[in-house]
Amino acid sequence: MGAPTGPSRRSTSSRRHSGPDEATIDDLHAAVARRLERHDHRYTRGRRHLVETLARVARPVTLPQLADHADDLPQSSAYRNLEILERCGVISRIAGTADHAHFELAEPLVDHHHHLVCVSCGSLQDVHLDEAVEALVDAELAGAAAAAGFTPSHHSLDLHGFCNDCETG
Amino acid sequence: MGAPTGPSRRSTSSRRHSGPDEATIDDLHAAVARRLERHDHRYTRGRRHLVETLARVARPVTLPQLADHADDLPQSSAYRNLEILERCGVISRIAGTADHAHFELAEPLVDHHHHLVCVSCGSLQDVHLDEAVEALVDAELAGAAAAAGFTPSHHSLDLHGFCNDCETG
DNA sequence: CACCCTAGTGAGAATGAGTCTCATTCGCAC
DNA sequence: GTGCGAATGAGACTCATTCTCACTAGGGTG
Repeated sequence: MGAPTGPSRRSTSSRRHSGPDEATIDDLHAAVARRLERHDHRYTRGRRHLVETLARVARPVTLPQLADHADDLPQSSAYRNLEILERCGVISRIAGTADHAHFELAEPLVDHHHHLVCVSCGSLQDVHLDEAVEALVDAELAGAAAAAGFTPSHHSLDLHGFCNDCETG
Repeated sequence: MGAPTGPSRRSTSSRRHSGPDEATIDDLHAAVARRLERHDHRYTRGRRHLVETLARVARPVTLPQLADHADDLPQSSAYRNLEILERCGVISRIAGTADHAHFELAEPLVDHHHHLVCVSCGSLQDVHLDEAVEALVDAELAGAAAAAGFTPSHHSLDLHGFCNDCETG
């Protein structure tokens, strides 16, 4: 729980927010392919396209935003593939107050992180917290969950407020 | 940020999850009326009905669930009033992966808390964390937000997993 | 009390994000 | 090359939520 050790954590670990370089992209594709295989799914061109675009933008995006960054992205295929990729643990869907859901690469493929959620425009950006704080939160939540008969899998922590654009605009 | 001091925190502070007694219900209505007045809205019968039902169930509920607990709740009015109550800071809307949004009384009117989110059935229940942990999280988030040019207002922390029903069922 | 005048109501229509259908195409195995 | 299940994509469809609009309620004002 929290920050599980994933297959993609090893190479060029210092770069986080800028788009991935070619070596890490290959690693990513390999990791995704493995996950799809495990679920008896093929890693087709369309799915590669989705994963590559998500890796490139490196922030949670909606489907329309995704379509802006990727040419020729048929809606029904995109939604279907996002769902399959989600079930295989490759991406995660973030449902907020915004009318569209946001999608990003799932946690074992990228570092454990949380989100700054703009209550004005609905945009999301990533934040990374200190590991000690994460551990403390996990421990605290685990205790509370046990008391409620709840079996935890992972936590999510959002900070709501105004992004730079909405604050100054 | 976190657990702001609200007008309803004073009386019978030891009861949290069981439905409110008559004294606290009166306090609640008074606090809600004040908030609505401040926004030039009336505290009508339908709105009282909503607030009272939300206080009674004392957990986040969807609109259909709300309708089960409250007779004669016209859909369009319910949605409209929930939106107005949300804008006045009386209730908060929790948009998750479930197909319906969940609604509950907003934070200054109830204690600061977080949610256990069942990834199987989409149900929600409340959890309360240690204040020291909350403070630490807030401090950590505030630092990260400042670095990103983000103006924070409040945080939300969800624990995802399986509720008692879905784990055993 | 009679009259306004605005906020609120609720039934039904409209919206639109997301899902489903189905005929076609792809890609791996043999 | 052939077979066959998985994948594709255009379009129909679903349904939670929002919008419209004619109507009602309720609180000032004279």
